[in-house]
Amino acid sequence: MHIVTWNVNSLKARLPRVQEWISESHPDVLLIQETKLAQDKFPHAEMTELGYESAHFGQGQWNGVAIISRVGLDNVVQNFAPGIEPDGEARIITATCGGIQVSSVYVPNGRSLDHDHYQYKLSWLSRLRAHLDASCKQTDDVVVGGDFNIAPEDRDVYDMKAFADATHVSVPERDALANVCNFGLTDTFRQFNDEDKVFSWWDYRGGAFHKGHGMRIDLLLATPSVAARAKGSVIDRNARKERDSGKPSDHVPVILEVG
DNA sequence: ATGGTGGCTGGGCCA
Repeated sequence: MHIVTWNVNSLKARLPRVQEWISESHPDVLLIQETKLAQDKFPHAEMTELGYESAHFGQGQWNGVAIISRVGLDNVVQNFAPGIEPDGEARIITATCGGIQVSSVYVPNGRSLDHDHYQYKLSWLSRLRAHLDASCKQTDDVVVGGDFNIAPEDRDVYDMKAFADATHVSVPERDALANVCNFGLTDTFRQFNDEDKVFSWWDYRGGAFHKGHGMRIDLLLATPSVAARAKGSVIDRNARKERDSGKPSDHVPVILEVG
């Protein structure tokens, strides 16, 4: 089973490329972030045509997360689990697909260390941990995938000097991510890949992709039972290249194969 | 190089 996370940066603008990628790669479960679609604007019919069920948590033209699956899609929960302070934005959706509880998450960017949005980011990650505590056990089959807007280690950014006093690498947010992982989740990409400077996002500006100026901020975290079944994890950097089917997202799909 | 590009829009804001 292939579980994939992909921040598509507007499913409206990206639909032809997403359809093409699905047709070529046939993921079993695709966790989508930044649909930028209102709740009722998700292209369910187009996903059905490709052989997928779909669930969307949308919010006007910003944020928006979705799950599409060809191995079942049940127990859909929008926002954090009941009992957790609900988020005001559409940034997390959870479902059961192929026996695994999967969440598609779009962690707030943070903007800058002194911005209110940074405190929102830390609070959001604290509630993500509470969501896990409330909705599953460490011994369950669970995958949390998405755009975390955090590079877990220094080797996950192109140049630490470029990130002095910046978000995505700061100690408090890395600690907040570690607190989520302390539920019992591991960064599955690192089970299989030890090399430095492998990225899942590159800025649109300044030719960042061609300069290799990126970050690895899109993660697939899994509980031990899923991690034990994992066969590999790859990042499809080809999806960042120009194609006839439209402009690329600034993020690329991250893929986890589970046996 | 305090710029640059892309997506929301319909003038800037956000990433």
